[in-house]
Amino acid sequence: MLKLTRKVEYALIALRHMQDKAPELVSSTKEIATQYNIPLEILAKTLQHLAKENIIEPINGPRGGYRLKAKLGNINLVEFFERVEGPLGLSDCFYDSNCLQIDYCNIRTPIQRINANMINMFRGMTVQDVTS
Amino acid sequence: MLKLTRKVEYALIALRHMQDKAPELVSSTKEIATQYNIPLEILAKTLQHLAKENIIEPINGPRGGYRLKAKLGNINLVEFFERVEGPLGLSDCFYDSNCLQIDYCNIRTPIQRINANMINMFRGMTVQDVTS
DNA sequence: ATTATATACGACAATATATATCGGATATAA
DNA sequence: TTATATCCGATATATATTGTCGTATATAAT
Repeated sequence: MLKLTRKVEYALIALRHMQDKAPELVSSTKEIATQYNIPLEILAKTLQHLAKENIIEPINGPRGGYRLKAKLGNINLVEFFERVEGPLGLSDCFYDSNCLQIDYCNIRTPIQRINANMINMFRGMTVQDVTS
Repeated sequence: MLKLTRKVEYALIALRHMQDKAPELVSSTKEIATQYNIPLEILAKTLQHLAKENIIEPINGPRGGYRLKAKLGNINLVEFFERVEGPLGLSDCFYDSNCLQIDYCNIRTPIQRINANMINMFRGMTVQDVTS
């Protein structure tokens, strides 16, 4: 409950790794996977995803890899989580009404308040806060 | 990612249901399960768990059920989540070192900061805030 | 005492989600 | 031409969550 996914963690590890280098240098999937002991194929997909989101820029071919494209200080954590994992919410019922309790639920409104608090908290931090 | 479990949600629904009654009245598992469309056996276990945690008091036999035992305003949400679901944390590595990245991880400290923010936020709310 | 109705609880099954792997494609520097 | 990298759909595995079953125990009402 209330956990981040590996995908998000791998993404953050990779972004921090890139941020620690001079901006023009590239980091390959293999390099990052080896250094942090991350399964290569999973990391590969994660980085491809970040590239599609224009957060990193892919460089094809040998000596290729990725380098940062977006300003990490401009991406707050809600935006980041949603771009990596989709809609954010303590319960699915905030963006998907497919819940057996939804018609009778007596805690929907209060949970929504807590949810708003959580969202606000994450919105107050940027990816850069994690990668610095 | 970052979801509450059904167990927690069912527990909160049940607690709010009890709170809406006069304190001496009991609520049976069947009554709550029916009213909120919750699977009976799951709710039964959840309520047994809350009873073991001394949050509600069981009344055996026919016409039995449960009624509130603890003051819901005295239980903050971190305590509640942990009593229902166990240790809380954005990543397992804060209470379990069984992680392949742990020796190389470059985001452990920043994630811990975010985690602390989240914990503080939940600690600032009580169960009563959800059941009122 | 007997019966009906309630909680207690371990073991198990099903489902959903997260995590990881495989196979084969395309791009490009050397 | 070759080696090394990204790209990407399909599939497999593992884990966690959610739900079910069977049986025992407690007790109020008759």
